[in-house]
Amino acid sequence: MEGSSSDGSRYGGSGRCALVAELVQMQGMVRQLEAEMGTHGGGGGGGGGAAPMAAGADERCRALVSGLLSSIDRSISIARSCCTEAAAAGRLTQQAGAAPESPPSADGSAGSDLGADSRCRANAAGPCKKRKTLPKWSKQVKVRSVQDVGPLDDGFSWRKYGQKDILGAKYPRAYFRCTHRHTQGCHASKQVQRADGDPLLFDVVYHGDHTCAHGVRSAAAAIDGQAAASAEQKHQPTPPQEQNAVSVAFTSMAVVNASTSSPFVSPAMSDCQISYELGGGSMAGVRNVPDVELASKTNSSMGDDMEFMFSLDADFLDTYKYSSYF
DNA sequence: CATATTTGACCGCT
DNA sequence: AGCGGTCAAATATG
Repeated sequence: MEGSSSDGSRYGGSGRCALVAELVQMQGMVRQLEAEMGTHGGGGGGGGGAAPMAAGADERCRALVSGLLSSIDRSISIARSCCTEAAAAGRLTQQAGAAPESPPSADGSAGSDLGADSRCRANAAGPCKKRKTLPKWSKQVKVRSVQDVGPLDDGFSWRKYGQKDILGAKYPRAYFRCTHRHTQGCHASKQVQRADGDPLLFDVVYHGDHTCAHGVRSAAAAIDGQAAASAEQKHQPTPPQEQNAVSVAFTSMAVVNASTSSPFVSPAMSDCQISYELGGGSMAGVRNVPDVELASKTNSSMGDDMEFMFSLDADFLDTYKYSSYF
């Protein structure tokens, strides 16, 4: 209760306006990209020095860019409208971000971090007794996969270190930390829990950021990491092939509240097409599958800052990096 | 044998 | 006291 009110104030107008600014900037960049690619008019002009791209890849790029543009458009209008109703945003966060019938996970995990942070500050005079897990930020992501093989790999390798039955939740919550925690001191962790209402829907809450090199790079290796939240799939291992064939659609709804994010990296999915959308709307055609809904929620000490980082480089068809912080 | 997962116990907080 | 999060021994897997 108290937690939510403090969250609300943190997401005040300024953060949201920053969001609009960021989105506008993003829009400009994508338009620039579009121009570079000569998206319009039979493409003569544009691609000047651009490296020659396979025809198919070029097509996909154009589709992706136009999808991005329309999504950004919608995101901007949503963010703008939210500027005017800052007060209600906090509550909207809960509704839009969390599964309709899974309040416990949303509140519980995110709230505990806030609590830890504030507690430690309150005790600034003395040493903080809380365990040294102080993430910079966290995200809540909903992952939906039509295949009942568990949530999609997010490109990182995770090691499960615990599982808990959560009060009021049908399914247990699984705790993961980065495999490279000890070798590289990467303190990223995540919690995965099936939504009460829909067993195919997972609540994934990320804590901390990856400082390990493996996370993004070794995408192939990350396929192993898909043990994530496979608490119940232990006995039915997923063949990597299936992963490769999977395409995902990202639908980020959190924009309604503040912003959205998720370090989803589609590893080794050279053929897949990822579409994402801010503000929860429709989605572009995806090849195979699943339907991934991302809802990000925050609570961090960086509440006001948020950045979107799109990595669209030469081989972005192979690896989409989509991450943001706030 | 090395690495990952499971699971009961423990810890800190409310 | 109860809860969520983490630890670590036992176990499973390759």
